[in-house]
Amino acid sequence: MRIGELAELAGTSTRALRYYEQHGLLAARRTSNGYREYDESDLRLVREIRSLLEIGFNLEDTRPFVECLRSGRATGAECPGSIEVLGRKLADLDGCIARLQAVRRVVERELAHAVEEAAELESRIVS
Amino acid sequence: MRIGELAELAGTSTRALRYYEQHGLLAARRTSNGYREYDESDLRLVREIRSLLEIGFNLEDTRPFVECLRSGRATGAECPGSIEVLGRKLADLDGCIARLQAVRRVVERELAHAVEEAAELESRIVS
DNA sequence: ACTAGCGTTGACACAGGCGTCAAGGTTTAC
DNA sequence: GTAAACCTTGACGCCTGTGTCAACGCTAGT
Repeated sequence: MRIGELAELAGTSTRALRYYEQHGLLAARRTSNGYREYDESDLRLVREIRSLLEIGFNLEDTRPFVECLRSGRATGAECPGSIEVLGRKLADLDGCIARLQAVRRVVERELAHAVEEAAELESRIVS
Repeated sequence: MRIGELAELAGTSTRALRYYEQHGLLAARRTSNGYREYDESDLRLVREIRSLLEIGFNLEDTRPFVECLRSGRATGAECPGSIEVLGRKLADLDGCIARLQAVRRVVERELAHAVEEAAELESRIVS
């Protein structure tokens, strides 16, 4: 299949597919007229990339998964490189969540305080 | 005080201060030679901006706080605009935390599954 | 008078994953 | 034969808060 069809099937754009190729994640054969030619295995690669990007991985992080799939494995996650990325991401997520929760507490406290102050101002105006 | 001193006291750079001014968050008087001249109230403004940026607010979000302080209030948070931003941010944070926790569960499951698969592969090689 | 260290404005650079346009070649359908 | 709908590469734009450099002016100390 050609790039437009692959993009459609994978739910993305031709621009994105060329971008992945430019970064070594996708390799296309070329037909005699220079058009890129893809098959089902490429569709699986792109779907793997897309689903990882969707949950917040960056392109570089998807590389081990792509290579894992290309090496013939059934899933992209079962290779050491992928497992390492997953572990790192889990730790990243925990750190990120903890930071956001700390910020949430700060904002919540600030909000409660501000509302209180504002109410006090209001009551002084009314009285 | 001049811009370098203010930057130092506020723990930021002259570049950042000029940027805030460019976006209408900071207004400097000018001395006869064209130098910006600041006072203590400007320092408080900059500190407010910095602390909000640090917890993940963007510059636009700091505007109500700055205007609140400039209107003579004791804190930047006690004006309606600031309170509204705080409320929005709290909701944003909740949404963000929930999404990250959902992603965390996905990654955790994926990781457990991948490790299991890898172990199975390993055992098959050993046996 | 000269240097060091401040200040001024203007402008480019970055990160990341594309969107989008330009200028052209190919193929297909009518 | 020509228009529509593909494809190609190349390159700029975006967004955000600065870092950094250029080229220049002011001021203080020696």
